Amino acid sequence: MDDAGEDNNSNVNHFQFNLYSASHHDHHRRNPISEMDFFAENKQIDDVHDHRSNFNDDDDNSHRNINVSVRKIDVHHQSNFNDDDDDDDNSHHLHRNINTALNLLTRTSINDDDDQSVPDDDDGMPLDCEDKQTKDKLADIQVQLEKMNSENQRLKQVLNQVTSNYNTLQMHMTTLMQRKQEENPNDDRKPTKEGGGDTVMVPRALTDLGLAAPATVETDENSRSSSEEEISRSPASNADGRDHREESPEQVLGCSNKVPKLSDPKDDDNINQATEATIRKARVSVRVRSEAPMITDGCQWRKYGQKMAKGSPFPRAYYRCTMAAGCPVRKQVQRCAEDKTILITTYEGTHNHPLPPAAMAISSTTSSAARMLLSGSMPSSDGIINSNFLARTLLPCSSGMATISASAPFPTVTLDLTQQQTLSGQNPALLPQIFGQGLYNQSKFSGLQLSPDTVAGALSEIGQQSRLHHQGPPSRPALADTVTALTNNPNFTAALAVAISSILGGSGGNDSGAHPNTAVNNNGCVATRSDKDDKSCFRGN
DNA sequence: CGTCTTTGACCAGCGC
DNA sequence: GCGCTGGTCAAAGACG
Repeated sequence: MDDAGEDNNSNVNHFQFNLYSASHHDHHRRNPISEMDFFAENKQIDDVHDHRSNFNDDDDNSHRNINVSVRKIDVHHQSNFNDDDDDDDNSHHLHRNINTALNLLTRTSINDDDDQSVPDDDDGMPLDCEDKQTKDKLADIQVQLEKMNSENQRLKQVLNQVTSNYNTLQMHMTTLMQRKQEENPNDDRKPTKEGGGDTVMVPRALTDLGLAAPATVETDENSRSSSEEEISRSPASNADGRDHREESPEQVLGCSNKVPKLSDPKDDDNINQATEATIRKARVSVRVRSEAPMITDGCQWRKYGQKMAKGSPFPRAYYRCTMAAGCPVRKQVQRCAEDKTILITTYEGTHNHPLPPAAMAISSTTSSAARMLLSGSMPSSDGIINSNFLARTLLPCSSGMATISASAPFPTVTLDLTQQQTLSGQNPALLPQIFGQGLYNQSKFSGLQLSPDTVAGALSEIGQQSRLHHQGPPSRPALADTVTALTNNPNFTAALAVAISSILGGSGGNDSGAHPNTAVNNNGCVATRSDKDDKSCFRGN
């Protein structure tokens, strides 16, 4: 609750934080359906829960709803006190809130049952007098309830206003950056080799390839089969036994580390290849605080290399997805040079095989980040654009941020989860839970299920932003159409649903069909022989 | 024996 | 052309 005091200006944040903190406990993920358990994590609600149990052991929905409503009142009641009282002692307020909630609950439950609500006359007070007092209390509570409801509406309006202002400012900022870029088109911007330097067209073309998982799989499958044909067609060896380097698998896969050159910009095939290459080379980097050698993402990885990266005392490890033959997904794992407790994992490519739920959580998030990047958030200026909106969309309750960089050879989205982990105090190795909770919290906080409409709303905002970003010709297909197509695609929403359900179901990262040689360490890391990694992978210099 | 990690070597791109 | 760097390969060894 210490963090709640960081923003004393927003009572709304108290509500958000309660939901936020309540969701970061493992034993609640084990019972995803029980909303009561979810709320019970909150200290205030523990008392309510226990109190309720005394009246009725039934866990029926009616009582649950009662408790939920009481909780909401409780929260806003707190806000009300904060408004009226200069004293900033939140714990004191909370205590008062607990009492109020209990009274409400008790009264509600008892009234629902029978007339036994009137306590026995143990202290010798006249029954009429007691009745009168009870009625007075009830009236007071009702008045307070009305006040709280009005306060609730007011806070909602404030929240909407703040959100609207934020979005307006952000769009304004992007517009200004766009203008600045147009005024200095040669400033810090090398034209890319895809032709003309209009990198916007590449992500535009990307969106035309389809954003849903099956389409992506198909794309990768095609590329994989073609690449395998290329590899099989190549001679087995040459003089030095490394003939495949004549046409390296990376090049065949379109996974060359560098943006492919186009000898003839008019060549559609080359353009398509470049587009596909850009798709695959779009990277999502995740920063997580973890002592583990590798974060748990539900996939199986095989280490194929390790290098000392320039400027870092820690080696960079290269992993390849081994869940399916020919899966083009690779990742790099490296510790942050500035803070060795931060583990930087960079994903590249799209899986060409079904993913376990735990892996789906990350994959859907990272791929969404990459697609958002490539489909419209490509910065118009070189350097890094801070896209808090992206972070808010992907990880709504994350206090971290997403950065988008196009200065690197490949566009990269960086999701910084270190701050979120600090807030949640969660096991940092369990990245799927972090991702899932982001989605989970969004659905809770918004009071909506994570429906396609919800996603569409969020992504449409991205679409508006990206249009402001690029302000392309009118003939350019609107990104909103793409967003609509995306959100209408059942596969996309299904992926999100799977990601959420995997988290709520507590599947964790160990259900990925462990390979016989796969070791699962205490952190749930699915890295093969991760115990060895502990000694060797990050031994530094 | 199969699978994986380790690690030195190779290759390509880039800057000077 | 040379050196640097990032990325990858593959032989050798380790492990169960």
